[in-house]
Amino acid sequence: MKEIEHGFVMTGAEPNKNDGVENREAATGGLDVMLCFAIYGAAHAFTRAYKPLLEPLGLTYPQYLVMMALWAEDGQKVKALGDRLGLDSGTLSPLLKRLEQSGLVKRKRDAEDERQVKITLTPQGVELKERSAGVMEAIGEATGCSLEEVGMLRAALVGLKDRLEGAEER
Amino acid sequence: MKEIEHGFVMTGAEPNKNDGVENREAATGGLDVMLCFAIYGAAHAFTRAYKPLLEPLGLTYPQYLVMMALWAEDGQKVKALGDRLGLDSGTLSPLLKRLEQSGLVKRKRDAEDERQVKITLTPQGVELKERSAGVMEAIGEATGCSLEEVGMLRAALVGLKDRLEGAEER
DNA sequence: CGCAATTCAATTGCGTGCAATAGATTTATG
DNA sequence: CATAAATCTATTGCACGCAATTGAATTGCG
Repeated sequence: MKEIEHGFVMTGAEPNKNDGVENREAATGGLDVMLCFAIYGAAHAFTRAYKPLLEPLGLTYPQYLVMMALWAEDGQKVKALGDRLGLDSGTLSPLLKRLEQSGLVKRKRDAEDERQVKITLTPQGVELKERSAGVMEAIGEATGCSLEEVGMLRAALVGLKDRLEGAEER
Repeated sequence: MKEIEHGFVMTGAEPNKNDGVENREAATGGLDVMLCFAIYGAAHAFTRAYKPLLEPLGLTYPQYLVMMALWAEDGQKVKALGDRLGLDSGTLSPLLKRLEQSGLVKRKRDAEDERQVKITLTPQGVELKERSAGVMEAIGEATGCSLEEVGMLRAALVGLKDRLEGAEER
């Protein structure tokens, strides 16, 4: 138990602790690593926090995101859902199949364009919206963030995501 | 295409757009949903950004995190790695097996406590640290964040994660 | 019109994440 | 000391997440 305090970048070490590394690149690199690890951890923490709330509804967290997209706009195509959620058909196809087996949505080939599949909420799918009302509230409480904090954090993360995705294409 | 502008919380809709909902809970709920979705998206964006950088090294992103933990402190037990990375044995056991098959680490039962398994870097595992030097730098560039931004974001996310995890246990 | 290129959903394969369980070992308790 | 409780790793099963491929349908181009 002697080497617990070693300044490992992924723990809560302070940004300015750069043991023996003096060039700027390595220092910033350490910070960015900490950032990506913080996001990694926060994302998992969110999923874990949602899990017990969604379990009574019979939904996983990604399924909940899909249902929210459909509650906002019913009858979307798989492609549109994928664009909005950042998921491809390899993820959505089996997920939607499970939602269909749960009786929450219906999948139907579009008559006008047979390539597309339209996802429609069943009455049970619509009804689930009310039953899920408490979920957002509970999560909001668990975050313990002010509205300003949430807004700023969200904006920063969206900007970060856009820059990361923009960098790929160059 | 008439209902594209519907205020769906997961898109870039402004926080103050609360169509017909006047109670505070629902408004904060919407914001928190946007926050968790922003984190979800940013986390995936990070993973995607790392992927092409780590591919030449033969590592996935979680494997890279494990290797970083070992570069910081070699010879850690599986439990210690799990605590640090927030992963359990169900994730780490197969991951470490793959790292061993790649020749980067060795797994050995601890002689003093046969329940524990000690993970040690092979010479190739040690050598990979140098070859991965450019990864952090490239990611740092892709984020396009100032050091202050990164530090603040990271602190906010760590705090958020702690609060979410603390809320579970109550 | 006819054929190539594109678009879209589904499938396959692999690697996480995590709950639940199993198996072995160590520690605690009577 | 013996037995129960706790600890630790591995395994199983399920659900993503994504690259790559397939197959069907549509669009574009000559």
